Order: sequence, then structure tokens, then C-alpha cells
Amino acid sequence: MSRLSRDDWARAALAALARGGLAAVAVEPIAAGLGTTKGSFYWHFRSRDELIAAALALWRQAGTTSVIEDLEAGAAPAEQRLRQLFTRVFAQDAGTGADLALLADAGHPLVAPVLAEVTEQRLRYVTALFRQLGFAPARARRRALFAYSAFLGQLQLLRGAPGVLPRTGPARAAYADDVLAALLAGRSSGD
Amino acid sequence: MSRLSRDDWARAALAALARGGLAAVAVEPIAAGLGTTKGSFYWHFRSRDELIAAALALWRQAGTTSVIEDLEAGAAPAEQRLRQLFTRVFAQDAGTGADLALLADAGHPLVAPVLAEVTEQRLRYVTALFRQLGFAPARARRRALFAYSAFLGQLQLLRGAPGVLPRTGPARAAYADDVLAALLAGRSSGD
DNA sequence: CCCGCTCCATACGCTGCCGTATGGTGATGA
DNA sequence: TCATCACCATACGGCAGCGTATGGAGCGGG
Repeated sequence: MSRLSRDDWARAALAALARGGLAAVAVEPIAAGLGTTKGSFYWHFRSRDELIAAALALWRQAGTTSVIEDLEAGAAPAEQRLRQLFTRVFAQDAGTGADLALLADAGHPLVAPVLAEVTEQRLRYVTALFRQLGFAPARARRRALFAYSAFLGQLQLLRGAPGVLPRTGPARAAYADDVLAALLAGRSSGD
Repeated sequence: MSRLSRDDWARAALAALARGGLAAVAVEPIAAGLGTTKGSFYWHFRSRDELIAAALALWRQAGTTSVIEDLEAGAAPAEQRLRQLFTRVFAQDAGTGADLALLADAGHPLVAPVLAEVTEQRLRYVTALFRQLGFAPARARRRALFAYSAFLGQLQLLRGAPGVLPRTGPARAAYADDVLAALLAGRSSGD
């Protein structure tokens, strides 16, 4: 890597974010990792905050917008889409590292607004799925909140207490089925 | 406060942890907050890590062990205890600040083991509740995982996207009812 | 009365990071 | 060919926090 672009720095920052949290988005360590120095960085960026903003924009695009488009591309029925989402959650890795890191620094002034928007965007999508499954609007929103809370909690459990969540074999399948059954329980007959 | 004890430092550290995360458990800022200097600290502790460990021990006692004892003290039926737990979750504050902070730094070598133990301790308790509610052992464990995931996710949502979760009025009650209904759905007849 | 012990203040060096200043290099077009 | 410009290295000052060293202040016991 002789010459670096602004985007190379942003990608490296996102990787660092996923690994070590916002604190790891530090100019000098990332520069060392890229085999260069701060001189390069301060050519492409004006400050560390600008790098953080760039990494956040990248995260938002890769972890939300494109995922939703991805799911919507395959024209599966709503219940299968929900199941696909859950499969992703259990798939470990799946690029959720940055999600965890950003939740950790949710209070940071640069992170907070992006996090709030991404959350709302995801909730809207899941709400729509529940509506397609026959839930009335208000209930669909509640179920979406519940489901998304569970999703966030899974992430937390996966890294805070590895081993408690079954990640392989029939135990995992039984858990996924049980969760989905609970989430779909009491499906409204009307709207 | 003329003379400080080791416990004063530990309590101040836990407070700092709840406010600003593990990074805020810093000797000099806490010293300033206590109106003293590092000289005092390094008399009672050998290092910052020792302070962190003390704060973690305090957190574990106050946020888990005593809470469970608290709930068990009132001899309410299992379903009501579950509801009480959920009420606490929604109650905001409730001292969950440290929980969030520790989840944020779940990877820290001092935090990880304590967090894992606390998680397992809480899961055991909730599993027992579900068993008392008529779930077979394996299903009870799965529901406990699901419920606790949702709990962790609530915490995350509350701070990462304030406003999406209904915290007052009938909306909050409807949400709590819906969540509990989903969690209790499909209660086994046998075991 | 002063010795010693507990507890704390002050001053110091060290490290890791941010941001700036300034000089250097390699490709590219006139 | 050589001048210019994009890109990068190096060196510097500054700040915050950790840990240490050392010198008190106050108080009880001999």
C-alpha cells in the first residue's frame, strides 16, 4: 500500500471501531496498522472527529441500509424474512462488532444521532414485517420493539457471557424456534 | 470528609463507572471529586486495577445478589415477581447505569469474569421463575435467555434511542402486557 | 515530650494520544 | 528537464492519566 485514500482510512477506522470500540479509533495506532504515519492522516482529514464521522457513515450504510435492501431483494414471505434476520443474529461475527462498540459509546455526541437514526430505521423495517404478518399497527410496533430489544440483548450476551447462548446444533434451532414462536404468538385476526 | 476509607474510594469508583464507563474510573478525577489527591488513593490501593476490582465487587453485590434476595423476600407468586422485574426495567435509572457501562467494556479482563458470573446468576434465577410458571426445564431456560436478552436490549434502547420505548402512560402498560404475554405464550402443560 | 504510625499533599518522570509545522519524495505535465 | 502538486515522514509542543518518591500533619503511647 503505497498511496492511501480517504476511504482507506475510513474503512480502517471502522475495523478498529469493531475491534476496540471508539477509543480504538485513534489516529496514531491506525496509522501504524496501515503502515504509515499521522502525516498521511492529517492530509485526508482535518481531525479525529472527522474520521469518526466517516466511520459512522460507513457503518450505517453497510450495517443497515444495505442489509435491508438485501433482504428485500429476495422476495420471500415476511415470516421467512424474519427468520433470515434471526439467522443473521445467531451467525456470530456477521459484522455486529461495530454495533456493540457503538452501543457502548452511545453517549458520544457524534455517535448518538447516528445510532438513533439507525435504530429507528431498523425498527421501522421490523414493524413493517410484523404488519405483513397480520399484526395491527400498534401491536406490530410493540412486537418490533420487543424483537429488536431481544436482538440487542443477544449481541450483549454473546460477548458478555459466551457460552450461555446455544450457537450450534439442535439446541440452537430449538431456541430460535422458541423465540420466533413467542414473537409471533397472539397474532391478531383483524388489523 | 477529612479521612477517607478504602470503601469510600470503591463507592466513588462505582459512581464514576455508572456515569462515564470504565474510562471514568480514573484515579485523579475521582480524587478531585472526593476533594483529595492521588496520595490518598495510593495509600489505600496498589493500583487502578485494584480499584476497578473493588467497584466490580460492589456492583455485583448491589445489582444482583441483593436484588434477587429483595424479590424473594416478598412471597409473591412467580408471575408477579416476573412483572416486578419488568417494572424495574422500565423504571429507568434503577441503578442500571453501571450495568450499561460494564456491558460496554465487556471485553476488559477484569470485567469479563464478573460479568459472566452475574449473567449466569441472573439467568438461573429467571429460569427458576419460568419453571415455577409451568415451563419444562429446557424451555424455561430458553425463555429465560430470551427474557434476559430483551432486558439487556431495553437498557440499550433506553440510552441509545431515547423516545422509542414508551415510558409513561397506557402505551407503556400496553407494551409491558404485550411483552409478558409473548414471554408466557405456549406455556407447557406437562414438563 | 517526642517517637512512631497512619494518612495525605506535592512534585516528578513516563506513556499515549492529538494537532501543527515543516521538510521531503515521486509522478506528471509544460 | 524541471517545476509543481499531491501525498507523506519527522519533529515538536501540549495534555491527561498512571505510578513513585518524599515530605509533612496529626495523633496515640511510652
